[in-house]
Amino acid sequence: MDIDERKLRILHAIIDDYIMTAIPVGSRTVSKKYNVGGLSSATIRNEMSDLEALGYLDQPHTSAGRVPSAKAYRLYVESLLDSAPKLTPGESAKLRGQLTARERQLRDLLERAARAVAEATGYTTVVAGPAAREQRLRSIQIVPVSERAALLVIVTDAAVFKDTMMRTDEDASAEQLFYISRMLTEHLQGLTVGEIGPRLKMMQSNLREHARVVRSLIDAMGRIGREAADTREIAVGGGSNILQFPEYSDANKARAFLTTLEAREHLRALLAAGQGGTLTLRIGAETGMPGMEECAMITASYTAAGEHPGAISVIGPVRMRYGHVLSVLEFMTRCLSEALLMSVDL
Amino acid sequence: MDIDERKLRILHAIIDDYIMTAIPVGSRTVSKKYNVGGLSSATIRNEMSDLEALGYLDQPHTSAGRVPSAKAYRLYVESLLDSAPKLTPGESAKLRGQLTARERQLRDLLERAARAVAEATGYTTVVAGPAAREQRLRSIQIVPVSERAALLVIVTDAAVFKDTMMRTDEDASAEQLFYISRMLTEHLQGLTVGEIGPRLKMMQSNLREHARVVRSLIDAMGRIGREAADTREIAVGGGSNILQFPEYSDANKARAFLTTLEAREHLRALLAAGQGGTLTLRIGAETGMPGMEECAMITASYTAAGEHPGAISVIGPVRMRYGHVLSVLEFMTRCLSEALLMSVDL
DNA sequence: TGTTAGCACTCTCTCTCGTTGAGTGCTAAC
DNA sequence: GTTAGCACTCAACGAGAGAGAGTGCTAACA
Repeated sequence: MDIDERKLRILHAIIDDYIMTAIPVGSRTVSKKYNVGGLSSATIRNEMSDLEALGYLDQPHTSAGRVPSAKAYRLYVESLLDSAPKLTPGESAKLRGQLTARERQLRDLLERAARAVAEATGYTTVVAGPAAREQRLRSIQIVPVSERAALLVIVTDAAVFKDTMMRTDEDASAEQLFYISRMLTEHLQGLTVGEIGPRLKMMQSNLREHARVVRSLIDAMGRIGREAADTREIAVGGGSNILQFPEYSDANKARAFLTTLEAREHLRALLAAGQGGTLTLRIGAETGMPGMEECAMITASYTAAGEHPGAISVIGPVRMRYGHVLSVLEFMTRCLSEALLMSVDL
Repeated sequence: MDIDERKLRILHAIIDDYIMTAIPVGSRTVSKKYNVGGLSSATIRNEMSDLEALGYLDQPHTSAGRVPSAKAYRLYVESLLDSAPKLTPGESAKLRGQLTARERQLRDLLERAARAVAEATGYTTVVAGPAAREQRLRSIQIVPVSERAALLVIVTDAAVFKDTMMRTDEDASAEQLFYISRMLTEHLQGLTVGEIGPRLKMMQSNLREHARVVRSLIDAMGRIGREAADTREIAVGGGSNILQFPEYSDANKARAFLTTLEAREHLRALLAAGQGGTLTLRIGAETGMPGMEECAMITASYTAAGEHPGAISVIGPVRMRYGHVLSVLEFMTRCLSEALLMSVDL
């Protein structure tokens, strides 16, 4: 037995209905509310029975309607990929509008993006910034703050400005720090953040006169390098959205969900992992996150300057409005890529 | 009729019990579980009736126990202020430990603090940083990023580093920018962030040779000044904690609460307002926040360098463990003040 | 051979209603 | 002033009836 055109139509109708209502769908509903060739409920019933045998439908209990299975959602999403509905001009204008205000920091940009997507879709959204370690240095500058302390500012090609405090010597003047900064920028430009620390060590002998500054610089870069390995900015939007779905009306489930969302480390690991294609769909346990067993998660990746992929994930109940989410993601990944470029080159 | 020693003891017992259980407290419970002079439940009953008449107790319905009123909590907290229980050494060590890792940015520090307090108390915590506008300039630096763009770094006495991108001219060399930065730092040091913009305008004529850079600098400072007026960093911790309380087992209430928490603008306005004393208690509608009508909110303020007050707020159900919260706040405000000083002077 | 009407059956959901039990207020005695 | 006793109240719990939605199966129809 195979899935034919008619079965597909019925399956789509069931999924559409279930996404809207969260109520198991009966044969009568399909026959009356949806245009599937004017078939009677009895015929639909037979087809639904087949679809269940094929693994596309589940039945909560004998006398209830049918509920789409994970397999069904996957088929559904696949069929949407080609014919993804477009955003209306109004929607896309609104989305873009929430980003255009020039952002001071990467984190602000990501946060705005997360909020915008959460608001547009009605689901929880997580946005991960580009992985820090792979970014390439554009400029490095040591800004004196007090006699003993300076701020280390690192500008990369993906618009990430890392600030770290570092010690300086009492005898390092502003001019000296400026000179060192210029030289370092010249010699280190183009290296990834991860490579700077080791390279600095090699240069150490050429910089004898500023030995102490260079030493604490190496310290600081080592710290940044280590942190950068798995540190990427993470922003969350619309966490409370999950509460509007009956799937999460139970306080304990909702709590588990939100607790996971607050533990950024979890999210980081997750988003770092899902770098495979440009679009990933995870359903239920596949999300690998405690408290999200009844969720689906669509992750789309974007790039800054062609490299440094980041990701946007939309997390909601398994019966998600996939069509709408896909179109929002498609639009937003483009916006983010643009915004990242702009933020460096103004 | 007045409240005497015995009534007070009974009232405390009722509050303590209700805080733990969230179940209206009956006379029998008070008589058996708490040491109030071995009185019988009948006597307690009479006293409770008086306490209700005095406005310290409410009765959900005729045949239920009593529930403390807002007035009662207020009395309770007042009595705790003198005899605030101390944190155990273990607790305070743990709290401090969550802050000591040197923080790169103010935001990180506040976020850690919010998390730490949320974890220690089990309630939602909001931490507001020092108001930006009042902070005093220590150093200003223009860091070239590309030919046309530079990063404006401002260091203040409260450890806030504002980064804003600004345009530069193609003909402004790194040396020139450095020179301008030094001069500005010398002339502007000690001014508040709000004052810098106007002063720059006055200096404009002395800096003819760098007219274009100065102009975009004035632009940028104006932007910062405007933003800084009401912008202060806000960090939230333990938002999901609210879900563990039966008061918020209803998904709609929980959602309203969390939505308010996500709208940072709300919080900002609120925390900016509550700058009266060092300690404020707001109960119910006094919080002035939608979705927090069944909450209490204790706000403690801290200072960085003696000025620039910031605030920590703990938000939970009205039956909050005030004693514990007070002691955590007392400790944490001290920690934060210290950490802020350290982060500038290393 | 595919489609449909009819029917018995299943199971959840809701509503009702009595019962239980905690708690109160009042009265009378200590 | 304190306490025992008692009648009364009211939310919470649970059992049971009934409604309603949905199914699977069978038999008839095109």
